Amino acid sequence: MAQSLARADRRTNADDVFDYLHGEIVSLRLLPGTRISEIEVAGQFDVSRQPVREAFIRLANLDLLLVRPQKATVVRQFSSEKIKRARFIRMAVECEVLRRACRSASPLHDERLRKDLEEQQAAMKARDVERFHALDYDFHEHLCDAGDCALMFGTIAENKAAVDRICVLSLSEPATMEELHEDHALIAEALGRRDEGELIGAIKAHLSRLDDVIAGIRKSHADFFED
Amino acid sequence: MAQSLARADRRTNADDVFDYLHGEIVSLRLLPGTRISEIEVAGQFDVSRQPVREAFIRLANLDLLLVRPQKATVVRQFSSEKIKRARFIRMAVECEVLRRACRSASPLHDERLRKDLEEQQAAMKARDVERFHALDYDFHEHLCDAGDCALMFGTIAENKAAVDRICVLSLSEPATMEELHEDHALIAEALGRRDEGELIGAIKAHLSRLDDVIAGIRKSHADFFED
DNA sequence: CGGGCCACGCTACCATACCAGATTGCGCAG
DNA sequence: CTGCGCAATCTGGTATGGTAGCGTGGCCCG
Repeated sequence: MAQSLARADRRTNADDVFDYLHGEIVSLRLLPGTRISEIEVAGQFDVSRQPVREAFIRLANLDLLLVRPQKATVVRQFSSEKIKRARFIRMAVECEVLRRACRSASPLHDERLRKDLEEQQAAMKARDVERFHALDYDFHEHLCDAGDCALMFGTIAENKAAVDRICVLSLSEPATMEELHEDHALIAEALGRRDEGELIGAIKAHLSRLDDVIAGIRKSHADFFED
Repeated sequence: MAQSLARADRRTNADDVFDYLHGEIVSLRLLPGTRISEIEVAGQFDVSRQPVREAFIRLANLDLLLVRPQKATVVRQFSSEKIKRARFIRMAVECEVLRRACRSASPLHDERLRKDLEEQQAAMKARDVERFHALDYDFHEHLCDAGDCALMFGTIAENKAAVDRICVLSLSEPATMEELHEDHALIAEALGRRDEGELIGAIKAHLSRLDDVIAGIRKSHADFFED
């Protein structure tokens, strides 16, 4: 699930169509349930149906499109199960990473996290949500570094992103930057003391913040869900 | 990553080609590095190149094929990183499932696991490897049930399968049924006592059995790996 | 005899045309 | 007015032909 964008070698028309549609869908500019036709998209890009078709196939494999032969192709709805699975994996993996971090982290890692917190505070004061969001990912990446599990950050980011994108639908502000920063501070602090119990509690609390948000979206946008 | 085989609606030629190639690749009848051409496969199935192309795209999305525009398509090699990630996810998820099982399991679940162990013993005595293999999956599924995490079994099975398939390359017998059965017994026993510490130790030991096997394959079949 | 260049053949990519199933809406009959 | 049925039209699936990039082998030149 890696070579989605920017395939190693050459860049094809199909890649362009794929990237465009992928962006539209994950950003929710194309909403679940929207009908979408090969011919239509082919017209927009001034290419034949074939590359479009290829892009559709790839998107279908990512569960972003649902193509029904002889009927139509629609933007796929959310799946509560899929969301639950993504959150479970993220939680389980990050917990294990942190358990390891308690044993493998060095003062350099602690220092790195401390700097991250400062930067987060700066973005917070500047009300720069975009920046804070990026720093959020950085922080969790550095947690992986501390746990000597750099290669697991991809997994964490993937599942985090899948959940984050749904939360933009939330009516209420998901969680304030202040709350998230506070969570992060607790995590860094517990890790600094190498206190595994506290650390696991802190990360689970952090990841549980979205419980209510997601439940709310599930209700307020029931028509976007397939189950 | 679900609708691979048996897509909901209609069955197309592309589906046939996909299923066939998928089977050949995961069973290692088609070895990593093997060159494979649209025209060639199209000839075998007596269909045009287009459906074959579709199947290729889908297999490429599963990282089973590597299609290089204007060059050639080859069966993709293994990735040590991917294997590590799969094993980490499996370990992290199953540990979390078992931690929950310590709190949520009922005597019925314990009973179910006890029966599983008996069946495993039967298959063991009959030297029925095939059967034992299936029972292995059942056992882990019932662990998920005990942890009230039925929906996570798919994730565990997926990652377990990805690793198992590579292990058939092992020169030495991966692990005897006796060893695995013993592991399972320890897990069920620790769970029966709701002893979280012992339980986690048991499952980690169980999952670590493949460490040496995989390291061996990495060396003996270095040409099958891309990194 | 050896090295570089070129052309041929291979690949996957793309466009066009046609096919079959499914839907929809119009018209006709009751 | 209503309900049934057929046909036009839309969908994605398939076939085929042509194109462009890349590898390779042969040929020519040094």
